[in-house]
Amino acid sequence: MKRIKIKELLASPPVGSDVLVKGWVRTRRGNKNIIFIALNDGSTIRNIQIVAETSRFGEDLIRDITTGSCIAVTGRLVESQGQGQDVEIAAAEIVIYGKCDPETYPLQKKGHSMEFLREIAHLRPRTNTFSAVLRMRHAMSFAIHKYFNDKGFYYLHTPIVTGSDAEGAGEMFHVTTFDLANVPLDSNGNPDYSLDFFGKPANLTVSGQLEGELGALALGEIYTFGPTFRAENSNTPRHLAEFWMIEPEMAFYDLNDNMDLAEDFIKYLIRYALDNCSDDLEFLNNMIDKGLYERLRFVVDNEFVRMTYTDAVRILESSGRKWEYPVGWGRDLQAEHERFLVEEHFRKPVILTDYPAEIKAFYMKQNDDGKTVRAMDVLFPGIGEIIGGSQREEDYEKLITRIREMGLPEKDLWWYLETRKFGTAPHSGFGLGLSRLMIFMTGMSNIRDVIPFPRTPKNAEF
RNA sequence: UCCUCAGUAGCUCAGUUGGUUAGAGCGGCGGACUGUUAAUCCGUAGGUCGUAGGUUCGAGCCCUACCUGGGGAGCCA
Repeated sequence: MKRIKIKELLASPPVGSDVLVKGWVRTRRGNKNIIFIALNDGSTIRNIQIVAETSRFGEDLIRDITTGSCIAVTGRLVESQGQGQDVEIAAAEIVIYGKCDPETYPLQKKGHSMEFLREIAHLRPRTNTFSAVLRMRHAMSFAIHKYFNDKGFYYLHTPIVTGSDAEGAGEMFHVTTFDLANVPLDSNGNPDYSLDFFGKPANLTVSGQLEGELGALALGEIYTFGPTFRAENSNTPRHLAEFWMIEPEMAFYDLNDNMDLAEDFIKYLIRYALDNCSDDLEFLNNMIDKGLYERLRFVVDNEFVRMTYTDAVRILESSGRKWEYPVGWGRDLQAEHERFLVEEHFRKPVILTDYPAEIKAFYMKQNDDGKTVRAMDVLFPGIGEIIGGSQREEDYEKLITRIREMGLPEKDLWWYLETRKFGTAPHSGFGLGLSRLMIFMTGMSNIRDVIPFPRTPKNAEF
């Protein structure tokens, strides 16, 4: 008999027919005559109830059906006599694939703390919460590809190993084949990178944006979607050393087009989750965050506020609030300022634009005022900046002047600069952190709990 | 990295002013129950009190350092 997945089984239950299901035992209840098994195969958060009369099966077999064990069950799908489920399987045959010692298996029927589950990341996908989160993470990844594909964007694979540290987006991880206990030195006593694998210093990427721009200036509209790495010593519930990022980059988009895309994109993803992840969302709404549904709908139903940095500073200055960090034009906004705007003043997502050039990256398009650049930050309740982007500076002279002002290594960026020399075009793009999106989509409070195997300072287990 | 809180049974926690033999719930194990729903009921085992020093007649409790984790901040996505 062919195995049927529990998701499929419950979607249109073939009551009266014999079925074969395989999965992991969540709980077992019962007495000496009859036992009830809640079986889960990961295809859905919902379990199928298996009913087994002990007289039909050996005592040894029944004893080995414990929480966490893996079994295959053949039996008739029948309407349930009990409350709580519509159908159940009257077991005719049970095969135990994998026993699970109840004395040492760390997952129990009762709930566990997120901190404890993080220590057993190899087993936590077997919990309701993590299976729901991981299914949703998949759904979001798929929806991201679907959204861009449907819009005619091309998925560009930007490199993970990079020879440039041009963007300065953070500390980088070095990539080398040197024996670190015996690094070849040059005549000045510095590492002789000409002898290293790439013949020059190499790092893990902190962003695919610069290469993404190269793609956009040929293919029109592209997006990247891959892992990035930051060696920052950041210990917060919103930072990872390895995380996934989506970076669309579009030729002929100005900042308004960019904002329109960002807002439409994020609303599409939320709508996709509401339409396709209802079981998992319902579980998360009930067990993790009672306000989850409401918040998702709220974002879908409301236009994002759009305003300039300068106006935002004015609002903050006249708010009458006492700030821990001072507010003033030219200073970067702190978490407390962003939270005030999003969570108290406007009470909806906010896109701030036109930041002072001094606090933004070199590649952002310079405004005519000589002070600000065409940047945009999308601020969300609870997580702060979920998207950061800008229109890019397409003018060669302005760009190279800025690079020199900031003391960046101009010769490492020759390829980036050449796109401004040869058929330059106005273009824009932004970056969205997948895990930050997942925090918002699931109601989870720590970024380490929305990725299967988090990498953080002092932690690369699993 | 800074600030702050915490670390006691497999898990979640209590533990009085420093004082005899460190407790509970859940989970596990044994038993009872003919349909359970985080089943219920009875019984039972389970501890180097994060690590290393120190103070004291005496430390789970006080002091110091370190480790690990949570929250907040910085950096950022």
